[in-house]
Amino acid sequence: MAVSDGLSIGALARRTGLAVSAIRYYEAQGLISPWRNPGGQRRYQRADIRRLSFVMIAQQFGLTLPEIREVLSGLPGNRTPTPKDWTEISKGLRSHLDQRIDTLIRLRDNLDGCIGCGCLSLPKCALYNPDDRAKSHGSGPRYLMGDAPEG
Amino acid sequence: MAVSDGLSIGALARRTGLAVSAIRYYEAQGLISPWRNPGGQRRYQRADIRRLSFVMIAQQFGLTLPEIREVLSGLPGNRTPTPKDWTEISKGLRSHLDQRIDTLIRLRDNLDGCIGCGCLSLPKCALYNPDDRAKSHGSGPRYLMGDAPEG
DNA sequence: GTAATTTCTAAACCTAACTTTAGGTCAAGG
DNA sequence: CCTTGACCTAAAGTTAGGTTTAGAAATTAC
Repeated sequence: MAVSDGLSIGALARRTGLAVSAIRYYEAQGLISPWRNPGGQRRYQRADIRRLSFVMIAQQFGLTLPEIREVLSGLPGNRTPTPKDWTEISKGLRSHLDQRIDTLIRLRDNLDGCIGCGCLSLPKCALYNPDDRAKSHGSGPRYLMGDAPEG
Repeated sequence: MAVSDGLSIGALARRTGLAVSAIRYYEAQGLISPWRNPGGQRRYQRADIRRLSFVMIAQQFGLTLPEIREVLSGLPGNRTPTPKDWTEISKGLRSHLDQRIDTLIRLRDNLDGCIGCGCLSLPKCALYNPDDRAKSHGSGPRYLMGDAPEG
């Protein structure tokens, strides 16, 4: 298979470290769009290695796949990020990350104030601030309501 | 229903803000153990309000339900944490939290070094350090391997 | 030319942490 | 007594991010 024919899914998997099944899954999620060879097999551009690398890095920053898709689709022509695009994108990631760190630090400060307090009274306790979830992206609704406790 | 008869599951739900179904689920996970009234309905102690409050707070710190069960079962007589127990437990939570914060800060430092770099070359890029996951508790294996890229 | 890999699709399965549903029982109010 | 609301169990459904499986077709290797 000549270089100009593009990469097979297995080759792309080896290059990125992703499982073949994951790459197919990302396609289903609209993160990557290969073409097909005459036999119906997926073929990828070399730039797709970088595209998937970007996906993996963004995941580490806590972005969900739909969020990543949105970032990628914001690029002109929906292209894989160039080094220049990356500079812009990474500024966005930075503020995303800053927020997560701030949340955790506030939680830690509250914990420090609470060590030894022992109240554990939800509406009074600073530790239970449901708007301030440290849990990045848990699944399923956890809804809540207020009522007077007395622990 | 007299106070000494204990709380019904609905009353406990109102007190904690949890859904009734969530409380039953926690019981299935071994986090709480009500007794039954003659009619077979669950009845809870008042201390269980605090027990569930503890569960909710620990969740915010990123502990899984099995981890929380372990912390609670480490208490003498598997009792609901007293204020004194809480002091000990919260020291453990603090180091848990410190680790998460450190991870995110390291990720941020790497990002700062990378803004404008644009390499996105996985084995070379400090941003892609799979051992250093910011994602708290994602599901499913994401295994990886190294191979020379050229993005 | 044939055997061994890869790849294909579709659908089912996985974890965590719950919720929803279905069909039935219990408890409280009038 | 009768109705309404709270409660019961067991099983299935939900979300995210994938993996696994099955059976068939394409490619590659010898």
